[in-house]
This record gives sequence, C-alpha cells and structure tokens, in this order.
Amino acid sequence: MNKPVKKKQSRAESLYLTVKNMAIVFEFKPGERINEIALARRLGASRTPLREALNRLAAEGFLVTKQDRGFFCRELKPREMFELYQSRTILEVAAVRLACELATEQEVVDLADTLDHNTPAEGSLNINELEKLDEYFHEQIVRLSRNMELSRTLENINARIRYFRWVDMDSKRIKTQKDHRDIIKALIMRDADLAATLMEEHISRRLDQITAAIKESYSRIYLAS
Amino acid sequence: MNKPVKKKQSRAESLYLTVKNMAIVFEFKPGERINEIALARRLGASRTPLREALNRLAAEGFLVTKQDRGFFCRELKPREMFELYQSRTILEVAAVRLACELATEQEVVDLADTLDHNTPAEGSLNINELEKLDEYFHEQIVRLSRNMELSRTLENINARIRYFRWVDMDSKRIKTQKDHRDIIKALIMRDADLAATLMEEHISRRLDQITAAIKESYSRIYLAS
DNA sequence: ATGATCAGTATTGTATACAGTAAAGTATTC
DNA sequence: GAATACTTTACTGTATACAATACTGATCAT
Repeated sequence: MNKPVKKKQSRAESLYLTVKNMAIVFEFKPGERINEIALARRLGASRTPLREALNRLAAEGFLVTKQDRGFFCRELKPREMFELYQSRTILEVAAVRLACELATEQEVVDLADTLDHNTPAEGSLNINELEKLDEYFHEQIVRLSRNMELSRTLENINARIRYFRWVDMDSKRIKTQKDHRDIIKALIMRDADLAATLMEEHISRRLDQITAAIKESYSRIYLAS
Repeated sequence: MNKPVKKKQSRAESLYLTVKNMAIVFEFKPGERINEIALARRLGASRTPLREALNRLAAEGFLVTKQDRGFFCRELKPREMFELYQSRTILEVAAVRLACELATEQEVVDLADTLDHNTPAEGSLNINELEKLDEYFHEQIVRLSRNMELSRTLENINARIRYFRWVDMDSKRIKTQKDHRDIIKALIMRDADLAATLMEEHISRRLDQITAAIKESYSRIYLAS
C-alpha cells in the first residue's frame, strides 16, 4: 500500500519525523512550552539539530515560536480546526475534480481494487486498518490530480487534523466505505460535479463533529501521561 | 495600506526575512547550492541561526535540501509554476466564494475605495504601485474569507510565484484593474458563482503566460549578477 | 498583606570548534 | 592515454560553550 521505496534516511530526518509524530499525537500538551534541553537529552540528540527540526515544524504549523521564549505546542482551538477542515475540503474537492479529468482508467480501477481487497471483514473492528485505508484513499485521489503542490499542502493539513479524524470512527465506518465507493464510481463516469459534491459531503459530514471531537480529544490528551 | 502595526522583530526573524527575500527574487540561481559559510559571513551572522532560517525556508518550499550536500535554491520548472498557479486559483476561487458569504458590506466598500483612491493615473506607469495594489486586493479577498489557514497557505504560494507575476504586467494593467472592480461588484451582489468565475478567469488568464514568463525570467536571473 | 525591586537560576539564542562526508584533484597502474 | 585507487580539500552535520534574556523567589517598603 505504501510505496516500498525506503530511502535511507539521515539522522536529522529521523529526528524530525520523531518530533513531528510527537506533535501529531499531542505528546506535547496544547500550549505547552517545549524544553529544548530536556527533549534533546531524551531523544539522545544535541540541541542544534533538534532546534532545526523544531523550526521546520513551526514553519509547517505544528508548533509556534515566541521570541526568547522558545517553541510551544500549537493550541487546538475549535476555530482553527474548523479552518483546517474547511481548507481540506476546498483542496480535496478541487483535487477530485482534477482527478476526474486526468486519471487514467487503470488508476481508478486499481484504487477501487485496493480498497475492496483491504476492507476489513464486517465483524472485525480494526480501527487502525480503516484509518490507513481512509488516508490511502484520500492520498491517492490527490495524487491523481497530478499536482504535487496540492499533495504537499494536503499532506500537511491532514497531519495536523489526524488526531481528531478518528474520533467516533467506529460508528462511521460503513458510511465511509460506501462514500469512497461512490466517489470512485463518479470518477469512472468522469462526472466531476458529482464527484465534487460527494467529496464535499463526505468531508463536511465529519466537520460537524469537530467541536465534539476536540472536547473528547482533550480528555485523551490530558489522560495520556 | 499595510498594517501599521510594526512588531519589534528579532534578529533571527529579520535574518529569515532577508534570506527569504533573496529566495523570492532569485538572488540564488535556480538549482544553485547555497554556501552556508559564505552566506553567513556576508549577512554578518553565524551559521547556526542562518541554518535555522534555511530550514524554515526549505519547509516552506523556497529551498530544497540534500543530505550532506546542504541547501539548494529551488528549480523553476514550468511544471512546478503551473502547479503553483493552479493551487492559487483553487484557493482564491474558494476564498472569494467564502467572502461573498461572510464579508460585511462595509468591508467590501472599503476595499473598493482603497483601490479607487490608489489607482495610479492613466499616464504614469508605476509598475511597483500596481503590483502592491494587486497584491493588496488579493490579500484582502482572502482575509474576508475568515480563514487564517487559507491566508497562510496563499501567502506562501504567492511569495513563490511573485517573481513571475509581473512579467508583462504593463500590457495587462487596465484589464487587471477592471477585473478587480468586477469581482468587487459580484461581491456586493453576493453572487458567489459569478465572483468565482471572474476570479478563476482573472488568475488563469495569467497562467497562460507562465511558460513565457519563466523563459523571460531566466534571462533576468542570469543577467542580474 | 501587597506590591515593587533585585539577585539567582533556568532556558533560549548565538558563536565556534570539531567530526564526518562528498566532490575534486592527484597519483598510479594497465 | 584512460581508468581506477588514493589523497586532499571544502563543506555540511553535530556538539558544546558562552551570551542574552526571561522566569523565580526572596527581600523590602508601603
């Protein structure tokens, strides 16, 4: 499912990925100040490369910096989450329109096949599998739009909302799967308007739950450690 | 026109802005390797804060890094510029739709007024003024969409295409001004579809010229030093 | 008690030194 | 003379030391 191309990644890169993941899963509490010395020691790295990673993450919106105060975990205000979801909707709707125009028959069929063959059985509740499958679906749609910049931006946005995306996934699983299939059908029919409408609804349906999701997530975050 | 709020900016921040501007105006040649030592000395800074700035810029897409080779200026492939313009179109069209919904009467009127009062006289060919005015118009539209994330993303994209945006501006100036006014009219009428169509055409018209613009820009870049 | 002032401490911001790597140059072999 | 192995060089990547700044807590005046 994921590309098997495994580029040998440098020390700095893996450090960046580690800290990024910590930010994604809110291992730092919202608004919390990040102690560079402590974190560097904990990760077995020096402050210099750590700070470079933190700077990158701040540029990507995972962290914020304050002059002479250092790096802080982003807050997770409902308003900001709403804006991220809105941005995501805009970009994915546009992406699916482009995909309608540019994807080859084969690519769409392959996508449909992958989803079919990897759908977990009705009984099993492997949420993690479903998450992966959903992310894969959305990533592929963007890829079919043939716009790397779009992919890059969406990847960033999705990473920043990943933590909330799966709240209450369980009750939505059947609907999600059906939505995906419908979008693929629209793609095959090259019906851009339909695909766009479906995608918009598919994403916005979850947008309605964001505020509740954030509330729920707060308890998760503060329970964790 | 620009907010008069002038936050006292730190040393690191101004270093970042300096290097960012160098990247925007292609003071580094496309594909060129950036010598950290030389650049640090030239800017009167140390390598450490310079590298932090370079890391941020790489995260924002102005530079690329290669393991153990350092930072390089982005290439400017026509394909990439096309994708940036396409992304910009997607986002600004969505923004103007939201603005139709959310902007107050007063805000739209103010925007119209600002444009009217700052339009250079027919005879004078102050390109720089026009550039500023055009950027201001587009920035304001996004602001009226009430989505900071959208603003952030668009600001980044626009910075990355800024260098090309004004090639052959001269011949387009009247059309540009008229386009802006038409979009504002649509905003006042709350006609989202019309505003979206106008915005799309307004931006795409220039997209057609990108390849030519890049060709032209190459000579500018390599002539410069 | 409350608030202000001022040391002491902790932490960030910057400079610099050193280690590791890739490109360039040089010698050596066929 | 071309190809390969070796050396040199230049630069990036990382660690660490130092400087500047913000926080903490105690002392003192009101």
